[in-house]
Amino acid sequence: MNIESIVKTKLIDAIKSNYAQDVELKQIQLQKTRREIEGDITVVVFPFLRLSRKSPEQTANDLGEYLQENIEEIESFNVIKGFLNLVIAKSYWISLLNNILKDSSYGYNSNNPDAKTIMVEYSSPNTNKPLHLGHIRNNLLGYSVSRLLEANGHKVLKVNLVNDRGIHICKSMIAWERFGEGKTPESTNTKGDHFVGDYYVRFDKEYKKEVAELIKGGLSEEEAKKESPLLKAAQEMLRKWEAGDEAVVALWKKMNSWVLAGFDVTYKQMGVSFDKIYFESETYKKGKKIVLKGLEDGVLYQKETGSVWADLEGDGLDHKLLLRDDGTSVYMTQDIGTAYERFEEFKLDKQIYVVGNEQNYHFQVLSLVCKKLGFDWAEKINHLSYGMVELPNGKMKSREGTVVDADDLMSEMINTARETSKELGKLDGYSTEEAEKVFETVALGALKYFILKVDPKKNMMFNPQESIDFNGNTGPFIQYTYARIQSILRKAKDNGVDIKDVNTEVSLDEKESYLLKMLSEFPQVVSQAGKEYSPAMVANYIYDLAKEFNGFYHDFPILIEKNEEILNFRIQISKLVGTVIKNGMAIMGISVPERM
RNA sequence: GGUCUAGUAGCUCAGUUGGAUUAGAGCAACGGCCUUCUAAGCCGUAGGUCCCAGGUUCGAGCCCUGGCUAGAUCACCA
Repeated sequence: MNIESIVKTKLIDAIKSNYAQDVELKQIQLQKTRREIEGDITVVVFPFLRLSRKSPEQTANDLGEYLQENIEEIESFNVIKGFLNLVIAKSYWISLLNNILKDSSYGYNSNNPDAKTIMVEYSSPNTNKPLHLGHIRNNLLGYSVSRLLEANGHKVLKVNLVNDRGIHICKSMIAWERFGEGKTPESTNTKGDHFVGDYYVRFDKEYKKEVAELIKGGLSEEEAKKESPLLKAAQEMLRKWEAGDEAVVALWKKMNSWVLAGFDVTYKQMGVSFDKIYFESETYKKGKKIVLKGLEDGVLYQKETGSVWADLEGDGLDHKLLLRDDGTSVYMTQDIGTAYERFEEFKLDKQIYVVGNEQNYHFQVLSLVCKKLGFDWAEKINHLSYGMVELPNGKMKSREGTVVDADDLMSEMINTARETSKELGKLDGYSTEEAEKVFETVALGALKYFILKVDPKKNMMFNPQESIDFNGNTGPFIQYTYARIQSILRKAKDNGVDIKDVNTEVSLDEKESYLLKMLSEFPQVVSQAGKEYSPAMVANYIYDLAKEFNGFYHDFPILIEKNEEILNFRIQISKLVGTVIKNGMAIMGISVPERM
């Protein structure tokens, strides 16, 4: 039992003993004592005044005396403005340190009694163009939340639902057929997703030309957009694809394989992965049976023209189409079908969709319709809704050329990291290969941290003009702190320092015990972040820890310390900071270098 | 128009289920610190009507109501 729980239970006793009143565990508020005040844990006594019928000061004193008498670890207490500050014995913190030092996966809850099986769907790209910054946020979040849930002891299935069918890919196909001259990614030495994306852009260009011509010929803009022969060709191609036309399917397979090969490279660079990949071409018809069953059961209704709908007015929403007049499925129908299959196949306790907040409505409806259809898993569907990445001049628009390409961004970051590192010249002695590995680690650390430190729910701003920082509240700052620590540990080893358990009587400076307290909070941070699906909480904690460590590092000699007990303590606490940084960064999918 | 989300320093962001009349970081600006363990670091100065107005209570950046501003969404598209 940790010290907070002990204080809470004893506090209940204290109130009973002093005032003959009962309080529930939930009513007790503990908080960290503010740094400039002596103490470790603070009890907020205001809620108890009704029970004590005494002044805040008197109440705090009563409770403080009881707690000090009944809890061994409490050394003393003080009362300021009605806040009861408890001072925990240093030896408590040090033995805590000794315990967690033995645990290399400190912070991770490996035997969670509430472990669940959770599927996280993320990435879900369209196969007509390369990934951009918006996808980066999605991928990093999805991967990181998966790691976070694993850190909380859950079994996680990471899946990707690739949208490989539809009018968009047909547009690229038509453009390639017409203007491609038989070129391939190999023949042009282009990454497959970029190659296909170029034809998607080409389609749009030619399409606009056609529309302009048609308008000149006397059509309205609206008519022209519908009458464009190129668009009609794409629509015809989609029909052929759905009919299984061999030539079309072959072309479709070829172009998709180019794109997917390109995505694999990007995913690998980003460091994300999946346990299973679904393709919409295989799932897009799913859900129809379920919907028809729902119609039979009377929870859905059919219009005269044949289409099937869900009436959600009772939930304050509109009517939602589930099957078209011709009986084909829509997006929603497919999602119902795949969700059903996933819950059946994997016995999921939870399904999380990492999808932008522009689809909030969709997921609200999905959950409601599933509930209407009588599925008990309807409420196990979670939409991890994240905000848009905005540029200074607004949203990214691929047609206006304002997208920040994922591959470009990553390679630019690596270049910057390389330049910076060479300027600082700290990798002397590393082979080119080793050094390149570090540049990549740092570059991706900067990018990932930049994205993940922001609360997922919020929109975030990215300014391509000001490249992502490597100083201050950044990934490299944290990585640097880690590298410093590793340097100390290497030297300690070289010096033959004998590292052992810390003597519980060793005297600590304020900064040292503050660091210790911070370290003890790590598991709670991971747990809280897991509940809220927020890697940002981990990011902010790790940053604060690194910042605090750097202050300590600056003020206190470690290896030069003469007193062996203190030397030992400082090495040990440094080591633990390193472990926590490493474990915390791993949750964000960020690796840490031994040197930088 | 309906629904949802956000608004904290010049800029980018923190601020755990309401808690200490000193609301925090980083960047940018200015000033210090490398003959001592990695200066991608540390310390300091300056910078705020927490969008506005009410309300709830011992106590509000956080909760409620109304307004302002910005964004998203409301297809037989995906």
